[in-house]
Amino acid sequence: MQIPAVNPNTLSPAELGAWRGLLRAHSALVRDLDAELRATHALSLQEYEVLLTLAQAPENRMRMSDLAVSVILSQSGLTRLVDRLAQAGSVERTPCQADRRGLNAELTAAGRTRLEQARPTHLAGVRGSFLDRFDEAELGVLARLWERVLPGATAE
Amino acid sequence: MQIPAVNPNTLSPAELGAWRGLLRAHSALVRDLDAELRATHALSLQEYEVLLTLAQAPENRMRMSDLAVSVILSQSGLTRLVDRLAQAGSVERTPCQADRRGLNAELTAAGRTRLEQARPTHLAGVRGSFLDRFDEAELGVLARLWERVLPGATAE
DNA sequence: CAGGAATACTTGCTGTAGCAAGAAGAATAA
DNA sequence: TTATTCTTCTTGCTACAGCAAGTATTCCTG
Repeated sequence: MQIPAVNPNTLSPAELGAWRGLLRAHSALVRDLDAELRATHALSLQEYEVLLTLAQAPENRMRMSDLAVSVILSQSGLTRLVDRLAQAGSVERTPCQADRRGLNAELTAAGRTRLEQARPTHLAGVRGSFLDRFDEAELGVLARLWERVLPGATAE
Repeated sequence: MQIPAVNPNTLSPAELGAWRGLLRAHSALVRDLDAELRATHALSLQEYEVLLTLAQAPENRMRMSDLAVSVILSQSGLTRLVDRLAQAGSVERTPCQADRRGLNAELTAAGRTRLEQARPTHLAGVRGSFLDRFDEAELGVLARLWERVLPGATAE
C-alpha cells in the first residue's frame, strides 16, 4: 500500500481545482462586479472598498497607511486612489494632529451618499454572482478557510 | 418566529467573511507568488500560467483566442503577453492552417525548459502559502465550491 | 459568386498598480 | 540641542490590462 506521495512537480486534482478555481473565480467575479459598479455608479471596486472601509471606521476617517493595509493596496496606489476620490468630493484629506506627517482620509457627506447609492447595486451583484451559490453553512466554511490563509485579516 | 430576512443593505458575518476573505486571500497570494516567480525566474504569474497551459495542450499549442479564455485575459492582453514570451523565445506564433485569420501560440523547447525550471519554485510557493493550509478533503470542498461560481470553467 | 456580417488578432489610448526616490516630520541618542 | 535614523506620504517612472478601432480572413445570404 502506497502512501500517495506529494509529487513536487504536480498538483493533485483537488489541489489544482482549489487553486485554479480561486484564480478563475476571483477574476470572473471581480471583472463583473467592477464593471457593474463602474457602469452604474462610476466607481471602481477598489474605490468602493475604500469608501466602505471609511464608512465603518470610527469618525469616518483613517490614516492613509492603515487604509492602504485594509484595502490591500500599496501606499502609492492608495495615494492616487484617494486623489481620485478627493477630486470627486467623496473624501477629504485632513491633517492628523497626533502626527503631522500623517493624513487622514475622511469620508465626506457626499461620499457617504455615493456609497449608499452604490451599495445596493453592489451587494446585489455580490449576492447574485457569488453568495447565492452557497448556503449559510458553506459561507461559514469558506470564511473559516480564508482565515487560515490570512492570519488575522478577517478579524475586525 | 422570524425568518432571518436578507437585508439588502448588509452582509451577514459569514457572507462578509466569505467574500472579503476571497478578495484578501487572492490579493495576498497573488502578490506573493507573482513576486517570487519574478524574482527567481523573471516570469510573471500570468506568463507562467500561459506556459503551463501550452505545455498541457495537445501539440503544445493553442489558438490565441482559446488561450485568452483559458488564462482569463482579454485578447489584447494576451496578444501582448505572447509578444513578451515570444521576445524571450519561450513561445512562437505559428499560423493556423485551418483558419488563416488565426494564430497558434506554441511552446518552444526553450519555453518548456523555462517552465520546468520555474515549476518547482512556483508549486512550492502555492503549497507553502495556500495548499498546505488545508487537507485533501478541504481542498476537494473548495474545488467543488468554485465550480458553482464558474460554470464549466474547471471542466477540462 | 458577390457583398455584407461576423470572427481573429493587433494596435492606440487610457487607467491603475507597484517600486524606488524624494520631502517633511518624528524619534532616538549623544 | 543637534545629528542620525526612521516613518509617512507623494511623485516619477514603468509595467500590464482593458476597450475600442483597425485589418485580414471567413462565413453567410441571396
